[in-house]
Amino acid sequence: MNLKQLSQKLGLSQTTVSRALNGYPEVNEATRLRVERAAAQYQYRPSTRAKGLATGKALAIGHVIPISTKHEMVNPIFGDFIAGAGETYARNGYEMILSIAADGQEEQVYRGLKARRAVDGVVVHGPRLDDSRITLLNDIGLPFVVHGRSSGASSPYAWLDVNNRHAFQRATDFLIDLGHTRIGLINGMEFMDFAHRRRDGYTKALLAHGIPLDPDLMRSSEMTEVFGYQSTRDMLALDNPPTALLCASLISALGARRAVEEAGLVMGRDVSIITHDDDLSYLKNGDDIPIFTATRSSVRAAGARLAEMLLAAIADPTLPHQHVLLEAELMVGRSTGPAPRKE
Amino acid sequence: MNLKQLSQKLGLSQTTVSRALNGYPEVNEATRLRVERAAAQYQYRPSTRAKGLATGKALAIGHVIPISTKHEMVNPIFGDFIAGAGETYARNGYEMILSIAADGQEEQVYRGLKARRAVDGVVVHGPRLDDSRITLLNDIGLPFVVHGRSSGASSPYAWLDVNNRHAFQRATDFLIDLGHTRIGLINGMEFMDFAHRRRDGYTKALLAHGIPLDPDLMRSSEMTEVFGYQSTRDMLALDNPPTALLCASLISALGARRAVEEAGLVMGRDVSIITHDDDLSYLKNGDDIPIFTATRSSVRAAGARLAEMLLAAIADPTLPHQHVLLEAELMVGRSTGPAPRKE
DNA sequence: CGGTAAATCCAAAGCGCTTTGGGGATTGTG
DNA sequence: CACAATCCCCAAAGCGCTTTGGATTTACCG
Repeated sequence: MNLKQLSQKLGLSQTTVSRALNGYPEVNEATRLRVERAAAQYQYRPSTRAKGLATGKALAIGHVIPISTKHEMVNPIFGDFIAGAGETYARNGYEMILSIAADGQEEQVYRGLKARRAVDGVVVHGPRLDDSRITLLNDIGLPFVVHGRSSGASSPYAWLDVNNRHAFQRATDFLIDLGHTRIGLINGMEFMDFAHRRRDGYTKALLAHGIPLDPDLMRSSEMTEVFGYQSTRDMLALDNPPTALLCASLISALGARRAVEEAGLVMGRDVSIITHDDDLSYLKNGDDIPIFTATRSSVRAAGARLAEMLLAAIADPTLPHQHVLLEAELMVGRSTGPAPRKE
Repeated sequence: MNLKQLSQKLGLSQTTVSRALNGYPEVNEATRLRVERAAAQYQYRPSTRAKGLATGKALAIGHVIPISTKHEMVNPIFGDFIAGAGETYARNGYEMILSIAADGQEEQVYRGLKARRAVDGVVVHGPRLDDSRITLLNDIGLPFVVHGRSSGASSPYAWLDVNNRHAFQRATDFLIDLGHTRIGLINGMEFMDFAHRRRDGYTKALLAHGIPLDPDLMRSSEMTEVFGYQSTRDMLALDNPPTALLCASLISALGARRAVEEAGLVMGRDVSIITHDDDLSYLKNGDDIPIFTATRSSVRAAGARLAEMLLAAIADPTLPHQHVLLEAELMVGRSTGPAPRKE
């Protein structure tokens, strides 16, 4: 069923039917009702393609998901983020289109989306320090919002980010207050902006309390369970091992716990662990009492909010760039406790 | 840059340029080269929307991801699956469009995609027993392939599935051979086809060895870490606790391990664990030696393969339905060992 | 050299929608 | 009752592409 057929069935012109369906005022209320009823009855929905062609808009938003070629890793927060954003798109009549891009071919992917006029805007995932995509997108004139920030980026942009620096500073303070001075950091890759900021917060807290940094206690890589395990195992084997660990993700924290227990130690007594928690649907940090003490911020909520920002920016391009900084919640769980006394 | 502008720049008609770019024979080879060079130079890419309108195809594939309203859970395998499929689409000039659908509104979403003519076909995720979507899609005439199978479905369909029954039967046999007779099953929700089949395999193996089923040892829910933990804790508290566990996912296996260790037991000695492993990029089952003994099957590879099946079916609708059954690999890790002697 | 076939290219229609620029019918006003 | 202002509705153009049905040129042959 297309517009023409529907209008013939109703004995109206395509113009009138189109207007009725799109809420224009120059159509009789009775007629509109009649049209809407018929549209529902025949399950008529305007073709997105045709509508897009006619209006000059794509009625679609692009998400380009980066895949590191090294580990072929897909960011595990992706599903939940999409779930949040998707709802917003659907409610506003937008489609969500996904492209995957291995390292290095991201520019091509964005240019392709623009040239094919496939999307009205994109969400930039996983921003790095001084991320070149920001300049690129500004150059080619494709509206975008960034999930996170990019320290050092020269051109302006809209973003939504968790206050990673503050979260990790606070988490570190929390451990220091418990008496810990040997605190390890199991971070994400530090060319990623969020990881960089987290390290900043960690560093700042330590230095503020006169605790020297120890390179042996700072590791960074992709946030897998195995990486959390290996890092922890290695650190625990040091002459002067850490009594507390800061993890960048629940997944690496699980690995850390494995190493702690394998070493015959007890989490929360011998080794305290704090992790960041993206509140993923399939990986909840315990039920009522959190397993891990954690800095929590819902990635799904971020997705929904960011989608709204992007749609608003597309609807009115004159709007100034929005900046949203979310504070992570510090949830105290059972993985932290006072530093063990030295004997 | 659009076709018209490009053709004017070249002093050719739109027809000729279009044909040159699409590889039709009625254009001089020299002209084609000239056109292609110009297209590259000006970064011309045909508008997907316009092309779709003209050809009557959407040039897009839909993925509808189900979200259980109960736990708002997004399937964690989703990211990796998409990564596999996305590559295939990109290579063939298709866009991938995503819709999310809460329980119960899935039919609306599929009908919407069809009515808007937004996609040429869809991938059905997470099929349930006698899944109504299969009939629906056959009815409305939207090409599709299923990731998994649907026992009891009346209409025919194309699918790609892991041999879940055989995998779990083999895993159970493996445990029985090690001397275990009290074997727990921590399954996914059993209205999901894969979970149903896994239970089947488990049951069949036990009965074949004359081991009676014990409802206390069979649990099923969404495969979270917390569920794995609670199930294991509860089972270990039984008068006659299990000495081995079968988990439906690596994530619930992590929870199971937590409960085992919390009970002061050692995995692989006191309690053996076998899990299914989807080989997710962010949740590898250890490095060289697997942490868990596992039945492994890459979900990413499944995504790539399934995408190819769908594109083939769309290109030639007369093709018979393809059925692909993948065998999971049994990887022996450190989580299994002989059943402890009774004292 | 006339005629035919093959090789190249083009003008225009059409995909399904929105939107511009009217135009007839109805209503209100003096 | 005449006229203007509203209300409703419509025909047709246009979005960027593909494709049909020629038209023109070139090549070849007897």
